[in-house]
Amino acid sequence: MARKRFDDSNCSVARALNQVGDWWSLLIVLHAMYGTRRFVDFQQELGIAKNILCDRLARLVDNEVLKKVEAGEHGSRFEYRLTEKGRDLFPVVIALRQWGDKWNPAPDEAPLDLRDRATGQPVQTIQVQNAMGEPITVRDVFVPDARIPGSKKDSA
Amino acid sequence: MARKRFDDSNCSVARALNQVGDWWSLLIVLHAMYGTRRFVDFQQELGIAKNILCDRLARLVDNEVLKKVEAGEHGSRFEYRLTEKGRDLFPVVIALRQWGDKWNPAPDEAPLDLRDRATGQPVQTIQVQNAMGEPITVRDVFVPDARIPGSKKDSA
DNA sequence: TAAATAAAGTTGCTTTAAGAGACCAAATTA
DNA sequence: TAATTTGGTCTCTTAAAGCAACTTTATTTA
Repeated sequence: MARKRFDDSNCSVARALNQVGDWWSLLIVLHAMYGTRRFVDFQQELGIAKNILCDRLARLVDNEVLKKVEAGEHGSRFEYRLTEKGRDLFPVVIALRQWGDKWNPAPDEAPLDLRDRATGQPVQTIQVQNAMGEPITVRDVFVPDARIPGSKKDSA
Repeated sequence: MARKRFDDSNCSVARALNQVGDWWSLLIVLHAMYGTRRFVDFQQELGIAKNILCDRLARLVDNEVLKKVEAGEHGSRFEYRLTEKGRDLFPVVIALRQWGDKWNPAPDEAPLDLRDRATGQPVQTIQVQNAMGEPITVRDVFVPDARIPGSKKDSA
């Protein structure tokens, strides 16, 4: 039925999920990061229905994750390009990718080897760090004034 | 229709989204990180229908993101607790939260102030780093052998 | 110049999942 | 023993996903 929306939620995670938290949106952003820009390419790479792709692209453009620009080659053509807001999803995508690689590795295939252009070295494992740059887990954090929406506790 | 599933995808992002990429799963994990453990609490905090919550909890348990443990108080009681795999979603949640705070700030409310227990200081902004610990963006990365599933290019 | 092709949608129909709310069973407490 | 609490299940309605066919505009190709 109708997926609930969280536009007005006071939780920024819920608001973020409202924009890119459905099945396709993040995959579209991912492929845009790979360099995909055209409607037909998204469609073929993702195997997504055209009407759904239309809808998702339009919503991503509405939310300023993508921008639609004319690219006058061949038939009527457009390109969908990441905005700064869209590129800023890079840590989210990388965190998801690393989680997937760690906990659900492909049985046959090695994880994607992402490297930094400047050093030629693999990208580091993404982690949450404290002010001193030390990695921390969910057990290390707390909310000062216990102002957690709908809950009373502070960590797991 | 049926939301497509990606169990067998050779893309680890797709596989990750298959486990936590629907509207509710990540929010459930988020609240579990806040300390929520019981069915009724999830239900009230999230405002989710009970049958959907049942389904999502069962799936998260199947995928070993949560574990269901008996906690014999009151009526028949269980607790849903994060596994290590579930706690490992911390960077994903934090990355999403920070993206939401940056690009869709709540008009009235300050972003959630997450702090590190050890230092009392706020948690750092999460970022992708190269081997030297320098922050990098999506434009700085490439895939050595151009082995990108379904695509030909390497970055946006 | 006409026909064929391609890109980007749109429309209609079918299937599936989400949501609301009623109902239910086991253990607890009063 | 009766009322509650917890954690579900069942049914029904509605909305969204998927498929396939059709449209439109522009661009090649014949």
